[in-house]
Amino acid sequence: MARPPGHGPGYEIKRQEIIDTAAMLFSEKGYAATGITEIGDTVGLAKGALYYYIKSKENLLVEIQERVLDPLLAAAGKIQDLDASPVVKLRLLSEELLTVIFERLDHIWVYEHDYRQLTGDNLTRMLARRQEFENVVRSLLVAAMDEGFFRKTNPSLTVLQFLNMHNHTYQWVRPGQQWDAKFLSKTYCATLFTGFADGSCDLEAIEAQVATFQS
Amino acid sequence: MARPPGHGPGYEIKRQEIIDTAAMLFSEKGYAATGITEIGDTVGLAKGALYYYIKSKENLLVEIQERVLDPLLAAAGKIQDLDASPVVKLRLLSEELLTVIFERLDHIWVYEHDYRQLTGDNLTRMLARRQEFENVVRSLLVAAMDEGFFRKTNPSLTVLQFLNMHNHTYQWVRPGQQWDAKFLSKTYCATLFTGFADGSCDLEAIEAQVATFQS
DNA sequence: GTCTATAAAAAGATAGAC
DNA sequence: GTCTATCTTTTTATAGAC
Repeated sequence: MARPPGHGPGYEIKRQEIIDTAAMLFSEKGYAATGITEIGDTVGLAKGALYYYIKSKENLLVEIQERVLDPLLAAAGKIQDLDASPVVKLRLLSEELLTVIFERLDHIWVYEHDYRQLTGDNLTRMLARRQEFENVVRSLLVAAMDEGFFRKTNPSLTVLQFLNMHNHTYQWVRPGQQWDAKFLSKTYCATLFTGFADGSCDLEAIEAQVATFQS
Repeated sequence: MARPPGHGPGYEIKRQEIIDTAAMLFSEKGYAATGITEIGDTVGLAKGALYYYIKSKENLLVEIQERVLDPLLAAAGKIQDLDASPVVKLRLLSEELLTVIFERLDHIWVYEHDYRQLTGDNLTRMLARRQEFENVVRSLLVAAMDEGFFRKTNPSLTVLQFLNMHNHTYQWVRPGQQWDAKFLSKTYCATLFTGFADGSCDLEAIEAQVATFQS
């Protein structure tokens, strides 16, 4: 992030453009199958010039992961601090997650497929941040059980069902067609909340409260 | 499958062993990031000997995809022909899908991540077979709506929810620990069927019928 | 800031000795 | 049936001219 001293203001702009390009190519062909030369060609730079902007190929992968995790964890933190019921928070978190998936679909492909190619500290740090996000989901699901919205079931398995449903969306979704993040979130949560519910679940009341936080 | 004439009976056995090894390595490091030399080293053969058994690296990928799709489509065909309600069939198909995921976890990693690296006809054929499986799921979900088990909703989105829930399981499941395919299938279907249901959904009655087909 | 040239290693695949 | 040697291409990354 911090740009090395001695570079002009255009440096960081071009750097971000290179990461954009890398994310696009990695998502299409996979990280390992994409060459540095190909990134250079696409962005219009020879290899030598490219390395003026990037540290290494792996570093590009790190930055792509951060572009996914940064907004996700920021949103999770804000939602946790709201004065709302856990089901409303889950519905808001669901929509944020799907929004990130819609807005950075190519990044998500790389995020889901190539994170295991990170090495050493890069891998460790990234896995810890992923866990952080999962912990937020878990705490909200447990709160929903404690407050009687959901049946008491194994929290781990409930987290995984919630995440399965959302995190596989990147495989087939086409932003701009048919459905948007809000609609998918409403649909997923309707299915999940009813399935998790203890008796019945007033979906309309949840949506009404969600709207007050989004206006 | 058909072994070239002029080879002994050990030929096919070793060939299958090589595919096993490739699936393991591809699942750990990714298809593109795994070298032919590495496969040879792991299986105990030099490159020259390895190519005595395989046609090309891509061909290994094709065979791994087939090892997933063959049992999946065979099971789907059998289940479709059963004399049972669509929800029972869905529950049986769910368990078969999860069974394949449990039994061939390394294959599933490759199946989910690296299928896009297939080229030409290999890619076309494989995508068609995937579609075939999805069509079976869709027809069962539509039948469940028509017969009043589920609310009438967009069939495409219902298929995708069903598949999201199941197909993301490979990311975190550890066979032999905690849960097995049957338990996960019961849990997923309980959530999904209740969420999809038109009014209420007699989960116990479904499980009782499922048991009659599995004894 | 961008280029060409080059290094140094590794890739997939083949030929031919044994 | 397995090996070594080789071919050809490509890889990530650097050096140094402009």
